[in-house]
Amino acid sequence: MLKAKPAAKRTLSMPTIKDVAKAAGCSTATVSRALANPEKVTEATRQRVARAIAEVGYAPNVAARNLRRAESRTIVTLLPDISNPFFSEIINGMEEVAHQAGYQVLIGDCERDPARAEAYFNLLPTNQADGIILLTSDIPRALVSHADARVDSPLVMACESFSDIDLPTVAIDNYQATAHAIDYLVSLGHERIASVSGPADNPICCDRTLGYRDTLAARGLSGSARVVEGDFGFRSGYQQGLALLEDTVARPSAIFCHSDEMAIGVLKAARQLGIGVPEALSVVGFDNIGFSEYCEPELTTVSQPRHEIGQQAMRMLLSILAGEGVVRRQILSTQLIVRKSTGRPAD
Amino acid sequence: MLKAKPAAKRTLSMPTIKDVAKAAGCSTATVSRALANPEKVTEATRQRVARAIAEVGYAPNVAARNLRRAESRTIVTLLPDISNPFFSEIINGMEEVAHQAGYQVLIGDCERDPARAEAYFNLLPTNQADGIILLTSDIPRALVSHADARVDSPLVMACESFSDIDLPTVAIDNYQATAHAIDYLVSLGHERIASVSGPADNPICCDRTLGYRDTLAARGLSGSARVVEGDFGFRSGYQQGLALLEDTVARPSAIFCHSDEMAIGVLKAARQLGIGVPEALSVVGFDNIGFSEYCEPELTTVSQPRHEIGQQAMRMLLSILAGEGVVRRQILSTQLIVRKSTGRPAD
DNA sequence: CTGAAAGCGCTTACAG
DNA sequence: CTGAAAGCGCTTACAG
Repeated sequence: MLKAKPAAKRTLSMPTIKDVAKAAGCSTATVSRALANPEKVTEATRQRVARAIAEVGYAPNVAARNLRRAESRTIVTLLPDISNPFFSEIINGMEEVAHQAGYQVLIGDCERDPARAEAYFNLLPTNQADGIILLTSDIPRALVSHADARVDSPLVMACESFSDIDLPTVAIDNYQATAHAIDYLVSLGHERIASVSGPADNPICCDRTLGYRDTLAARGLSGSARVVEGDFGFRSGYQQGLALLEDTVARPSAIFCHSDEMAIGVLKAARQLGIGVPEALSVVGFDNIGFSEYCEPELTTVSQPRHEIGQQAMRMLLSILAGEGVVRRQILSTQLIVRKSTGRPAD
Repeated sequence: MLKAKPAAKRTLSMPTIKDVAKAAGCSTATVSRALANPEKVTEATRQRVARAIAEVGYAPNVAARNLRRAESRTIVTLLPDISNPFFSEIINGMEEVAHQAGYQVLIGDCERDPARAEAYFNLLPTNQADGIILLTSDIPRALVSHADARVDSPLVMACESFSDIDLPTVAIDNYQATAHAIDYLVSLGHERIASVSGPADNPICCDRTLGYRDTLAARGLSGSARVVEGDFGFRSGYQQGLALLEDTVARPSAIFCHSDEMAIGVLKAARQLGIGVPEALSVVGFDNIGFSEYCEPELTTVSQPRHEIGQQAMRMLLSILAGEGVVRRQILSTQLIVRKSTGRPAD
């Protein structure tokens, strides 16, 4: 019976572990060990194998290795929208750690489509991915429910969280970060501070809104609290900004936004209405994206340690995969970056 | 001899094709065929297999399939910098086409590091990737030289190109697009038009600079041509903008930039120097990224059909992989989007 | 149309 | 320390 050969590939067939074994005068088992567990092999053998590998130009076939080891060395990160520059630095941090450990990261853009999220989750049971880092909570809960019960679920959340599912998480303290920003505005003299939040059902937005309300309350400013809802994008910030600023009877003197993009949208709305920033309106963003330094005026914003968030989330996931114990909750610190979009209110 | 079992995985062991075969009362070969070549199997068998699959909850093990078929169903796209929002829409286009054809796309952020690019290219011979789409030419040429000789190299360029290596390409006509933008500025009455280019050794920048120079020459404005070099980022646009605008003896009345980010940097420089846009300075960007509508003033820019570029590049690559003939060069059209950053020069 | 069997390229428990 | 051999889960040429 003839060998069932796969369709001819365009790559000339690569040398396999057999070729190396032949060239080194040993078995494939020894080659494999020399590669994976060098300490189990004599120095002399190791060197012969190394020479043979160089000689034949061998590179392991990863599909075969993965099949045998039942792992993929691939981590998927799920995010809501790849075009949001907020995520790129996080991804860089993740890739840095992953590559160093011999893992790849596959970026899964969910685009609020449950089917997409599900497709990416399906990579797990089919051994196409070893773990998932969630940068969004906007996925069907069925995908993650019960995951918290299994200590070794290869799932980590970064930035976001679920209200009722306790996954290992790397994040910032959204409540405190917001409280700090609002305190800053109050200390400047603002008494009418509105907020443009992200989706109201998003847990991090809930935390921020709570921090906002509590801080106003603590300062005796509850009565002026006003929260409108956006979707983190430019346009929604612009639209909600217009709505807020066209209200001439109770126009806010400061607006706190859950994203820089929305803050920049608010800036545009203010410009359009002839409201000067920061003289007549203070605006605070969230995330410190690159553009926040280049808009007019430069944006005061809450900066998250994005690179570090990515690194830590990946480290946490790799620890879980290695079966190591793990601190299930890491809170990294934020920083309020004061630029030109905030100032004392006009009298 | 005992079976050499891979380390216990955290996923309960998934049903395999054997389980389906048993449940359907047929051989694994038949199950495989029912999945891959349903027409080779009777309707009745197909239905029994379908039922069995549902019953046992089977999903094919992709690593095994890939090993056997000697393919990965993974396409890598190499880009210079994932944080540049210009690429996200292109990636969306690529993913759309890829997913539909059962392929994944792996995003390879090269960050100007030759080792990174090489690592991603190494996925090809090791069957971890079936093809590569290059969104950057900033990689070691050794990786792609000779690729043009092999008609079936699984390599496609998008947006960029190499001066001396003729790879299948999807791009825009950078020369024409630039000529059109410069013509527009000239028609407005500008006679001193400077340009902030991307890296001077980048072929697309060369094309744009040529389009810029030729157009000025055709309008008898050669003498005022002035090109400074940036790196596509905000900061370089800001710095070169300052340099250009601080030259009080020959200050340009218009600046054409090879990216929106640089144009936004120029806007900031102008603001800082108290130069009004568009009254005293017109600015044109390139790419039409999301921010370009939200900066002050809104940016006139050259829009590329990014989604379509991504789609076409992926289609081209998949055609090559399928061994189909392919149009090796596709030029998509651009559009000059006139917003608020351009106007007639002051007298 | 269907099945038995080989084989993709690795890894590893066992025996020596 | 090293080798022979089984096996990961598929696919496919061959025979019937």
